[in-house]
Amino acid sequence: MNDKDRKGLHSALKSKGLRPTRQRTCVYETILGKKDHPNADEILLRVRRNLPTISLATVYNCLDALVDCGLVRQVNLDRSPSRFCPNLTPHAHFKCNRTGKIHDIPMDPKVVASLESSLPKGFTAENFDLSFIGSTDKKNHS
Amino acid sequence: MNDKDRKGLHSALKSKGLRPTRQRTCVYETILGKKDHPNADEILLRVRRNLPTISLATVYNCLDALVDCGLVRQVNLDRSPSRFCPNLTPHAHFKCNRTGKIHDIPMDPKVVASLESSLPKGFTAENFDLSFIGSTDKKNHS
DNA sequence: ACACAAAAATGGAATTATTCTAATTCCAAA
DNA sequence: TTTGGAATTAGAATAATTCCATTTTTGTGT
Ligand SMILES: [Mn+2]
Ligand SMILES: [Mn+2]
Ligand SMILES: [Zn+2]
Ligand SMILES: [Zn+2]
Repeated sequence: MNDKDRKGLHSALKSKGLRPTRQRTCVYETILGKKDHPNADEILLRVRRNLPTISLATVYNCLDALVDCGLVRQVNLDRSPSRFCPNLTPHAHFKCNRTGKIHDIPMDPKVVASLESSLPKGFTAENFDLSFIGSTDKKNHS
Repeated sequence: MNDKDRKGLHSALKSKGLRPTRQRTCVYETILGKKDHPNADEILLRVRRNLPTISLATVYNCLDALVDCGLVRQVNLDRSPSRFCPNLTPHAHFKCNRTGKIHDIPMDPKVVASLESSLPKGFTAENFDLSFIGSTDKKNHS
């Protein structure tokens, strides 16, 4: 984790009155390290390589703190376990039904604007979620 | 339930080799009757007014059959219990965080097209899900 | 009508992601 | 260095959904 990320973590936590504990730092580091939308179980496995005694409850606590601070996005597709994503830019998710992989799809501000403006009068969105299901060709099987 | 709906139910079920049982018919009728995106528990309550002995397992079985036949859409928002919607036209969902109500948001084919075309080369979507969270003004508190 | 087989419904147990609880440990400030 | 609140922990609890074994219903052929 670089200095900017560490700085961002500390200030975002502080702004909510939370402390940058070893566990929170390591969970955040882990999510930044591999942008593949892991779920809590997978994050537990990865974090335990550095903090072998961390518990699943703590992983959930840390994830909740990071989400509440806006450092991480919680991604819910269908009814599968929540996944976590460090990409804070407006983007959609694409789940390939052949590989099971989740891909980030960057969203053009134009498209975002057209989405928001498609809301009828009287509706004010403060957030949206967009996901696709489909298949990817061989190039995206990374 | 009108004749067209009953016809659609029977043919959609038949096309999957399923039978239009009393339970399936009643669950479908219930979902058509009030387009408020009920979950399985709420559907159980409503269906029991006509079929007092139906079980929750059967409601889930029926919902699965109806979804598999394409007669009903399963709507998952965050990690709350699945909701069910008879609106088969392309539409998004809007959850009002003041009232908790779910609203259908019709989607202009232009916007749908711009969504699909925002996918990078190599990604082919066969489906998408779009939901908003926000607030509605008094007019939409129906 | 009757018998049979397949499909469906049923109740309850099992599963599983997540949250809760109560006990312990950590840590920043006094 | 004490200490009080914050955080972590293990395990129990919760709740939506699925599974399983049994019973009921239904369609078909006699
Ligand atoms: Mn939270
Ligand atoms: Mn299904
Ligand atoms: Zn993402
Ligand atoms: Zn709907």
